[in-house]
Amino acid sequence: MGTTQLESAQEPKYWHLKTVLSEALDSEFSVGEILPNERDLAARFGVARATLRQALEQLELEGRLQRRRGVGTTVAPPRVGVSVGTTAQAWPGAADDSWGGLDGAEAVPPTAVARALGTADGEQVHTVRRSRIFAGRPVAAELLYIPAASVPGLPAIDTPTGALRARAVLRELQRSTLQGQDRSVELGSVGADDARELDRLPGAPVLVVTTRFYAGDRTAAVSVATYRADTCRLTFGDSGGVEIHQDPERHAS
Amino acid sequence: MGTTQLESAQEPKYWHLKTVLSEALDSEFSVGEILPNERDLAARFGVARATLRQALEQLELEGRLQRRRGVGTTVAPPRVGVSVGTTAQAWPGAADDSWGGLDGAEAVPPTAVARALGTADGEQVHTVRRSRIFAGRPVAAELLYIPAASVPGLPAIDTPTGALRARAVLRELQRSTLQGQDRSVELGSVGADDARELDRLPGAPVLVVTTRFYAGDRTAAVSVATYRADTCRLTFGDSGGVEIHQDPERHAS
DNA sequence: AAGTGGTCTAGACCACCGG
DNA sequence: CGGTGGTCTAGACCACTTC
Repeated sequence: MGTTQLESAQEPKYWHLKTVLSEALDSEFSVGEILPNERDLAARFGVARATLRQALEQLELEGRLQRRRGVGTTVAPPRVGVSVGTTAQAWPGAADDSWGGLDGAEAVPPTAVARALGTADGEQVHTVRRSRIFAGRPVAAELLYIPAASVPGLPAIDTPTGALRARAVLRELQRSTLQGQDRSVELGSVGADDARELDRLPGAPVLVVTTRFYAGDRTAAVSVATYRADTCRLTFGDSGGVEIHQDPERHAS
Repeated sequence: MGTTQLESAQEPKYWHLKTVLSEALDSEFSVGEILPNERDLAARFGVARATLRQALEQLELEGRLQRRRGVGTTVAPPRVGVSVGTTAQAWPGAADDSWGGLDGAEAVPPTAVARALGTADGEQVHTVRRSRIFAGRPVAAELLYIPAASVPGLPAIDTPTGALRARAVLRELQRSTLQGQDRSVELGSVGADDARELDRLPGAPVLVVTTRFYAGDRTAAVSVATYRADTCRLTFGDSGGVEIHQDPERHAS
């Protein structure tokens, strides 16, 4: 029995469902409100739960919904505009309170990073982990790689790991003259490690921002930051910038 | 790629499967090679097809695989680094051969865009559609909004739509002095319209780059570009930049 | 026509959260 | 404990591409 027969040509059910739900979210729900549970929703629309879930997944990907196991599905607030521009915010070691959870250590970087840093394969570098907080919520997890050559004046460190060590490395890095940076953004999925830090399940989509800091013709440090793709909009504005809150789906018609 | 029996606490099957497949891709397959079909793969790993598909979806999201209905699943080439920096490439109207498929028209922009442009609600603006080509493949679809005030010297246009009209608008826009731009990047899913242009199915993940061009304190134009998230890595380098080809999954261990 | 990935179903059980 | 979303199954049919 075809429910709505006139329309849809051969549009997939989950796609049509997503559209219907999206419109309902705009008109009948407010931010933070809890939706009916998946089994009820599926029954109401006359589809299998898996199909309903496919629609919800899309909406979550677009930042419209937030789902939490054991709790329910809620209407998500608009995406947060997070600056990753050439601001003091993003500069490692700069005075800055939007980053937290500092932790330092020493480790062998992935070969791709080692090549960019110009370090020998298997050579240890300083690493600093930190997480970016916005409105009380973690939005990003960053891993900085700093070769020993970039922090020549680093005093003897007695703590092998921890926030103290991280702060010492950052302080010393800041003293060296960072002259510029290359950045790239791509889609990734969060690993088990960062997942906990970002309060998401493994596999959740993230925007991976890879930054190469250079001083002279040398790469002074490499940062790999993973931003929650569902809640973040990365802004690269040179100035404050006007907000253009666009629905991430559909751009023409 | 045998059925390794490593115990995994309570790691989901699809997650473990993804890891196994990922390693197999690195060691036993080369770019462009076709994988066995989903039914065979599922049988080989002793899981349901839906579970196998969940793993493949993740790998496709990370740009490791490419799936085409009616054809099969192939190993994807590394992501393409697409420059969206302050280069002549990205400047609308600049001499530039990486954009194609020009089409111009006049339309009422979405309210969010209209607010940024400072045009009245319901006021028509010039629009230019174009698609970005890289290595023969479409990687992005862009929609430019240009208010009439930004192209005062625009000659009378007899063609209501088409490439000619688009070129005329871009040429005139280029004559005005664009002074800067704000940019933001977020995750979205491609609509039915752009999907065809990007050779993807509707709902495929895209990186939505919203750019506001301004001249003086006025917004001269707004561009909404959707890049294929599976095949693209957006680069913002001020210089050419060193390639850091990082596996988009897992960044620490 | 044969083979591929894409959609959909109707169930089941599990992990997590709250009272 | 009950309710939520997360995982998984074993099937079915469809849309598309290729031969």
